[in-house]
Amino acid sequence: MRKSKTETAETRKRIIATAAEVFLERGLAATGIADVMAAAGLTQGGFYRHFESKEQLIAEASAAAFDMGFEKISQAVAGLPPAEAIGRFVNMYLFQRQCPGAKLCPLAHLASELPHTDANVKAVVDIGHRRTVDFAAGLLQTLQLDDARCVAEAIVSTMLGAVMLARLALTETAATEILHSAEKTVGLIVHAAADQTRLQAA
Amino acid sequence: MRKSKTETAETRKRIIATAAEVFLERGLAATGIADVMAAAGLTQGGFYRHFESKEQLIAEASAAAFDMGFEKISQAVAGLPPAEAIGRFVNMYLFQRQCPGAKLCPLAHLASELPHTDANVKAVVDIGHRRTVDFAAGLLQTLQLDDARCVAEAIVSTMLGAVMLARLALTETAATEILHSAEKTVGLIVHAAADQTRLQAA
DNA sequence: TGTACATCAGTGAACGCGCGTTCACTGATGTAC
DNA sequence: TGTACATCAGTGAACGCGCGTTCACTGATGTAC
Repeated sequence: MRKSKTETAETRKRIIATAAEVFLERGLAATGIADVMAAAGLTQGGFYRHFESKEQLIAEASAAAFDMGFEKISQAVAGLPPAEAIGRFVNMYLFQRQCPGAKLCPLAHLASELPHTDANVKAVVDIGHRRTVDFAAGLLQTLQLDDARCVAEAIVSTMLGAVMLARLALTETAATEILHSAEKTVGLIVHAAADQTRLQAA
Repeated sequence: MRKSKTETAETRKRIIATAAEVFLERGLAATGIADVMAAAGLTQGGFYRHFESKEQLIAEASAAAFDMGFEKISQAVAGLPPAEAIGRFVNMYLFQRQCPGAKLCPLAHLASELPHTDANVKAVVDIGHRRTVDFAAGLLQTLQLDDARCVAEAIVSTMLGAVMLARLALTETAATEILHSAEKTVGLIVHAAADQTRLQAA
């Protein structure tokens, strides 16, 4: 049953994409190799033709999840004026659960499991986090903001915390309230930071 | 080797306190019953004299961790004027890693493992989260803030996200930067919200 | 208060299950001649 | 281009380990009389 090179490459990609979904949905420890392979329409035995270990798959799946998230956000934000772009970005990130298709950010779904993974996974996640902060900081800088990086970091923290708390909320109402509070407050932060910049310029 | 009732009660408390530490440190899935019992100076066999299951211990340990955290914060904040109290609260929460003794908040350490626990654990965590938001909202209300609850929710999200991201940061420098950005921005939020309240009153 | 018996906290070993990983095997693909 | 052989993707079963849970046992505590 040997497959052609292109088929093999496609299978590998499919496993990674499937893993990204399943890991974000059910968590790292709770998801077995067999689960991922079954979800990809394969049996567990074939896994080690493509990956050396579960940890390696986690690293690659995380990287892929970040990539897909950034692509979605970039597309949604493309062409928008900076102020609106920030709003759209924040809104998308916060309400990623309700978006059709997949989760946007591995950090928001796996954060407290990641300290127990190996160095490769941590490196991938660190890069993803930096990219997210950079993205936000880039948008803020076009608004002529001082402290763009500091504000961007705080906004990412807020969004991450809110998404995690919303996921834990017992009712949909409570979840939505948390997300709306975060969205509103991020708006407040951006305006306040802009005011402060203007103040210091004067 | 039967123990007296008081000894038994003390042992139970000791297991819970130990579990709170170990679970927050190493995570839920990665910590075994045997680990907790050994850390408490016991063998695993005795565990089921005190608890029905690992999940029950997780629930009780989480509740205990919240209680200890609130006690610490309450003590640290007692007698302070509200503005300073908020600052102290935020600072303590953000820099809980560096504090002597224990972690403050189960949410910040276990968040992404909690969706996979049973209903009891989720209920405990939900109560802990509410208490945290209530605490912040209470302080903000003494500042005469409109929207105290909304702002409080966002502040808690920000702190939670920042603590989790700091834990994942690869260097101590990066971790500290994330925490400082969060602290600074929470200050900004409080001031901005206060300004807005004044504005609307005028 | 003293005695006899039931209770039960804690021990150490074992059970059973799940999961990461390995392995023998199959048969289609790739390659060397 | 055709043929013979090596390669290797995927299968299904098995291995081995760790962990939650159970259990027989011990001996000190609690209790009934």
